[in-house]
Amino acid sequence: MANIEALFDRYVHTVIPSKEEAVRRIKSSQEPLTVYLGIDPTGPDIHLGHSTNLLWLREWIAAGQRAVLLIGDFTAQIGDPTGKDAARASLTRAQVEENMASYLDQVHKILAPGSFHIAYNSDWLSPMTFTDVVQLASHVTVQQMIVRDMFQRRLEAGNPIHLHEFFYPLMQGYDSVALNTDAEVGGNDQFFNMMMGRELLQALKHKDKLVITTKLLEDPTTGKKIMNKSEGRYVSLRDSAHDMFGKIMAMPDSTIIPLYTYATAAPLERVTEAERRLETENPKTIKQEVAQEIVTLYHGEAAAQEARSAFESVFTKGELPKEIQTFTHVPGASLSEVIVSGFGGTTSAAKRLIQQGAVKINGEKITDWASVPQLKGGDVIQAGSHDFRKVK
RNA sequence: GGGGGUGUGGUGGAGUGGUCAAUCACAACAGACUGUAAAUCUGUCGGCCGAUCGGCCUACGUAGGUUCGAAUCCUACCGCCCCCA
Repeated sequence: MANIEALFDRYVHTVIPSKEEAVRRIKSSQEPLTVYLGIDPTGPDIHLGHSTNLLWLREWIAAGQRAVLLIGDFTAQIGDPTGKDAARASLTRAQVEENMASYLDQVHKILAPGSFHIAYNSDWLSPMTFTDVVQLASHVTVQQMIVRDMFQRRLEAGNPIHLHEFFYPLMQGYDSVALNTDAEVGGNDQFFNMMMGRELLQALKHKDKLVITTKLLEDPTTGKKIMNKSEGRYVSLRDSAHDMFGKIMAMPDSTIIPLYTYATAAPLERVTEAERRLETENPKTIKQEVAQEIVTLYHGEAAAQEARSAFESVFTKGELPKEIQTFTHVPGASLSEVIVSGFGGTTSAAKRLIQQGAVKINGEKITDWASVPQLKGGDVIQAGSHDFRKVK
């Protein structure tokens, strides 16, 4: 059996009640322990921030324990208030189902299909009656709910807190009860919800579950999350090898080590080594290494290597990318119209780009948006530093 | 039930009758620089049209009204916040 102690070192932030207790329980149990990870299919993407949980789960499974992936198909329709200062819009059933399918595909990139179980919380949350809900709610006080910093913030700012947002932790907590689980894992931002589950499980089944929180991907210099879904800045596990590589390279240098540590499975010695190398070497080299490591995880070694050399040729050496999206050129169209049909966006935006000198045709800068370029198949249009289109 | 507030662009937040497509900050985008970035500097940042200049349309919770003219005044409605009951 794998080293149980090491299980709580790398990706883990906190263990409740304690790491020692968790280790003790695993070792003393005849049966494998069950841990679950809950994810709400609220969007089509799982991002690198979630991958920490999955990587940890992979180790847990390798250590001979049981894992359940809990798909929050019910809770996704309510919306989690965590980290948000405004209530989130609810999703329709159809959206949720679409996202669910996409999630599983992404999870399978890290956890082998069949190595874990899958559960859906609509199985037990849907059939609950109002009576059930009231009874469940009686275990929790309003004071307990509003101590959450995010609720506090809204209270102070005078922003609305909708009553149904209180149900979210309750429902998520009930998942623990329904699964009758030994442990739950989740990002550190889910601490409150997970503790709610711990309390409910204690109250209803007198069971004491472990709460394992994982480290969040944060930029140590700013303290901000590296993956920010609401701002649209994140690396999706479904991104192509090229996109993934490029996005990682575009991250601030200060995020190199967090990414290396929490978003890859590379041996820790390599990470410490990288930390040392950062002091003397060009950080670019190390970031490339991390990017390659991450891309390999999702696309395999060959694709990662390819993405790396493509990146080097385009950005470092300024060459054209090998594969460029094509578009159909309408003869006689002005340059601004060409940009709109090739890259999308509004006419005004296209004109701006052109006037700012961001547009090149076959490497030649053109600043007159009204000019009518004579384009032929294979001509390459560039808008901005890394956006290329080819004439079909 | 009563009273007092408030609602502006992706966000925060100015603006209280014309010079407002709306100060400013953040975010975003482009350019320079670079190591791909970050930081910094410069520019852009509702849409559409016309060669810089300019013109038109849409927009300041919703619907009406007053006015030559309204984000700004009035009325109703809707949402939200606070206080009293």
